[in-house]
Amino acid sequence: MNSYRRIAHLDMDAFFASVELLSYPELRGQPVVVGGRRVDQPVRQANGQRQFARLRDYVGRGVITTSTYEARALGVFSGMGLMKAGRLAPNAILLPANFDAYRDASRRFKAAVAGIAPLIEDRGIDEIYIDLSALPEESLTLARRIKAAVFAATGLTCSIGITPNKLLAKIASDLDKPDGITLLAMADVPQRIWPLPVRKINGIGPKAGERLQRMGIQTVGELAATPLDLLLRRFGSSMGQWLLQAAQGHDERPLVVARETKSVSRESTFERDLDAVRDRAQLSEMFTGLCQRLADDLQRKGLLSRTIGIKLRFADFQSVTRDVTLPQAVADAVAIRQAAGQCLKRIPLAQKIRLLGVRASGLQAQSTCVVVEQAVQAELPLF
DNA sequence: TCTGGGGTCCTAGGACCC
DNA sequence: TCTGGGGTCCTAGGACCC
Repeated sequence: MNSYRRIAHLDMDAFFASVELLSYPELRGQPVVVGGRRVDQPVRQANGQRQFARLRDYVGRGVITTSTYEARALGVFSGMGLMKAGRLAPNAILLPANFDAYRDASRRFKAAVAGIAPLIEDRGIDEIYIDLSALPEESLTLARRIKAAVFAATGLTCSIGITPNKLLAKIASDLDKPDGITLLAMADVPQRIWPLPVRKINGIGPKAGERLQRMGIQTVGELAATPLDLLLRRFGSSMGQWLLQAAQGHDERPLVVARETKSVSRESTFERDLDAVRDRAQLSEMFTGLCQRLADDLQRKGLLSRTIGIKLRFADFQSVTRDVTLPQAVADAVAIRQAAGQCLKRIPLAQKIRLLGVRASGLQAQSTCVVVEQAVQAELPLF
């Protein structure tokens, strides 16, 4: 059907860390990680040189958000606890995250790509899919043009994969990182994709990877050669079928060029685990603060929420959620705090608490709702 | 030495209605 | 007293992704 599709996946190289290197060029070539909540900004000394925090000095519960390729070579990767990373790479530079700068660079690279190919699916701050099917140029020419435009707009490099679908494009963009271009056709799947570990498939995470491993399936090729009925038995109808399709490189998902927000949330992990009784005042204050920030987010986005939920993570890392659907959609902090308080009462608090979060879903635009409310108040006909 | 914060999607059971 | 399916909404948990 879609045999003529040409889909690119573009992934910025070590995005947050690379943005930081634009500000601190003297760190180029060194192991640098970005992360942590209360990491000091670099300080300029009397001799004009900047003093940077080192990974070994970090104390707390933060994790690595991004690391440079030099840091990755020392075994420290995204998601790793900073304390653990500090033992592996004590002398690596630690920089605090600077999300405003990342969002700005993100907007600029996406605008640069849109100037060449406007059909874009946003996949977060540092990656996108691009539909190139309608463009006349060859793939290699396009990839070079896009990379040059991204670099001109941001000073940053990226890696691009161009293939017949999103699944393969995502894998391909990772095959020649950083600053790479990988073009793949369906005919290349056995040679280029099948030797890879199954975890390279977007959608096979730690759990599915583990289960496949226990079945003796390590590579994509081994998965592709697995009988369908076996996968159906182990993973169920939907997942089983998808696993086999994915392993064979098949994927007909269209690009999603516009999406509406389904939920908005705020959460916070405490510096130390808090006791529901002894630390009650502190918990209550943080709870109210989260509700206030959530209300601000909703207002800023022009949204109302009908379902308010909370999340707790206990000291043993078990999480529980509770939510409540209200008769009326809300966006103000007091109403959110009240609904969230109702949810909290339904959770037994036997353990110390590590994390507290508040979530709004069942979203609707404020504008339409305001119109309806005004009509109701004025006793006007709605239609 | 434990493991952030913001999301999406899927599953599954129960309530409730037709 | 016993018997349906189908559809939608609500809630809780879990996997996964960036």
